[in-house]
Amino acid sequence: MEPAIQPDYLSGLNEMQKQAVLHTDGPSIVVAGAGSGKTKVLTARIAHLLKEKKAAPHQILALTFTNKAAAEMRQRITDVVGNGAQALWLGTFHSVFMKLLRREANSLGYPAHFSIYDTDDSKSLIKQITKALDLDDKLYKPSVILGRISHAKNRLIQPEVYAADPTYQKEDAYMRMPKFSEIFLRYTGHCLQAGAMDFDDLLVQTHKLFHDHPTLATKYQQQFRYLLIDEFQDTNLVQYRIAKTLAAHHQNICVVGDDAQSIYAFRGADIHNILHFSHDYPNHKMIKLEQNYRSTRHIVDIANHIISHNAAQLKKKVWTANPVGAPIQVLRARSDMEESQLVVNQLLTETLNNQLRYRDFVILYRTNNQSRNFEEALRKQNIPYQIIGGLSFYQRKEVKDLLAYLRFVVNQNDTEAFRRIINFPRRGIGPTTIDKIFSIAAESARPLWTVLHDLNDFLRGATATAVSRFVTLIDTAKQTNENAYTIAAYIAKASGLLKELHEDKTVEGRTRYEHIQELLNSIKQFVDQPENNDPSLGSFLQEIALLTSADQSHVHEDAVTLMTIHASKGLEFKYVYLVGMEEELFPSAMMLGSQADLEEERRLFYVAVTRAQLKLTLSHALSRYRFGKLTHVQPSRFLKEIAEHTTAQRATKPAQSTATAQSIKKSKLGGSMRKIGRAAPAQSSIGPTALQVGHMVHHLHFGSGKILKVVETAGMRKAVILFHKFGEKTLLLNYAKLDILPIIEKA
DNA sequence: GGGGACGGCCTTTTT
DNA sequence: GGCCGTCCCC
Repeated sequence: MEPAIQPDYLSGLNEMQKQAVLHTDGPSIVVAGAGSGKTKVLTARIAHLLKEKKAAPHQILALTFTNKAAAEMRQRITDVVGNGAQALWLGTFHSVFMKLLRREANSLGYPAHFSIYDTDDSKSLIKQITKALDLDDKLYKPSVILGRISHAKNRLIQPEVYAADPTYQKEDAYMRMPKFSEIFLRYTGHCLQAGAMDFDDLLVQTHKLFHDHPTLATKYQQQFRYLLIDEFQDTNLVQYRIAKTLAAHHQNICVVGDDAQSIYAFRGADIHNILHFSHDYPNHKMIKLEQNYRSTRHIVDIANHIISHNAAQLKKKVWTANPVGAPIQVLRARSDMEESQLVVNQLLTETLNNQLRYRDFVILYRTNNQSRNFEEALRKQNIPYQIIGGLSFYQRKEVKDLLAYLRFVVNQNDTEAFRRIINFPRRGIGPTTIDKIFSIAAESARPLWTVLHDLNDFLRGATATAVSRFVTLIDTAKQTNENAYTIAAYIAKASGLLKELHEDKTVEGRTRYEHIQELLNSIKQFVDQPENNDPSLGSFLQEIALLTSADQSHVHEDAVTLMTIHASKGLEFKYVYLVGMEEELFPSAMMLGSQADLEEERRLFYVAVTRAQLKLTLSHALSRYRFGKLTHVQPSRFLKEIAEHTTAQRATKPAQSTATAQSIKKSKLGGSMRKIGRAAPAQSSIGPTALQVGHMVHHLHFGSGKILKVVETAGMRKAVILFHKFGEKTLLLNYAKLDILPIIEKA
């Protein structure tokens, strides 16, 4: 064709980005600073592989950490290459390997439609085990046990190996959990028997599959010609090993990550994987993406300063050609309640003055429970908002109840599903009976379902009838062989679940009833999808097992977003409010113990700050309700770290404070580079009278422009400004945040 | 076996 | 301040 013309997906890439896209063969590592166009590079790379016919879609494996990131990538690739993108192996680690395991489950002794245990199921199972072992659950807390199991699994330590290792035994004795390895063994055995995998199993079993069945490993090694891994700094050992195995044949593995944004050590992510990679692939090419396209210079600078406090980091210098932008602002409130009001009031003012949409704003916090005050404040002002995180639709009790029925219809070995539904809605089967059923199954080594069919051997009277009805209900559903929707609708009705909720006339009851209807609708939608060639119940359950609340469709077109910092990774917003900047909250009290933990918190701070495109506002309160008690709290050490830096850079001038009626203190931080213009009052960047016709100015949202006219009406000064990118706008000088640019305009 | 009252406990972040 | 588990009585 015409070699001189670049394909579309390459235009608009800088030199380094282009290199990352075009270096397709052999191992490579892309160190991508925040906002450096990482997703753009990944999608361009895949588009390039497809366009150049280096691989068919099903020969490319691309792994991300969230469904959202995967969906966005798939969409962008589709935009370039069309429907071919559908056949890509692209998704989260968990979902991709679930799909693979489903195909190969039989080799591992699992049914193809294995159940997936979520955290609640796992904890409930652990509780059963500690009870059976007659252990005190004050000492053996299910959540702690699960955490340890998960940690061991992610480091590929088998329970048998764990049990035989004196080092681990000592550790457990020290933690006053000498029986931990016994629990671990039983837990794993139980999952296998129940035909269930927990989240970690989706990775661990994949690893085991390739390890135990070299022919299968070879099959996939040959299939996947190109491997891409996003957010590589967040991979744990199992994930790395799987990736390494899959890349063994073709060696075309490209990992993209940023050590400064590693925030998942608590769930086993190992920043050393970056080092392992360099070691395992000595001939790799390293490409650094250091230009930030997302944020103002103030924001990029402050981010760099934050990370410079960490000892452990890869050298890289993130910079930007963007304008300086607004200073970083700090709001101080007397109480947590006041903090939320301050933030929401300022947010509202900013939407109005800068002609912004609500969706341009995000409120970020360290812990989910902080959302509460902000929700109230937003509701009071009638501002639409959406909360990401917290409880997802599929985690609601009533939804999980119906899903448990469906799980049990698919897999009668799923004991956790069974426990959940055997007496809900109440049908007169109490703990005594349930214990009896389980102990008979254990003694006679028969599957649960067989025992339940022989119930007349050990049950009499009303209880026997009740259990028998339950068995018939499941059998009927099982034998219909219908699609997911038909079975679900039958179960919802025949189990009495719908009736139970329908009779509850409280507001909550109505909502729960609606949720069940909503679930049924979504199953119907799933079944009716034209491209769906497996509308079975098992297929539906696996489809939804890995969805999180972040994957829900947005209710509002235009709403303020609230979420944890963790959930915000990979996203960007024009205005970011980072709230609760207090000691023991952020950094979290749990993370003050070690240098490594504290550095992870600081990286979290870095992630939060780098979400902002135009303006970053931090806030903290002096008192906060904790455990229902009012407590005094100290400003976060992170605030001090950046404050010191800014004063050092900004000569002698102390942080300026303006007491207002609400006793707000706003101090300006940031401003590391020589500022264009000069230090300005907190509210608007520059006094309105200083502006004159002919001045070049910079506006946060509209960019640079020239003042054409200054008019005064009703005591308000307005300016007509011709912006380079947005054309003519009339702005109120009292509010508009304008910086005067030097006359010789240069960005 | 079911339902209501009380007390302890908590709080990190998530696929 | 709220959830969950336990205890106690019907």
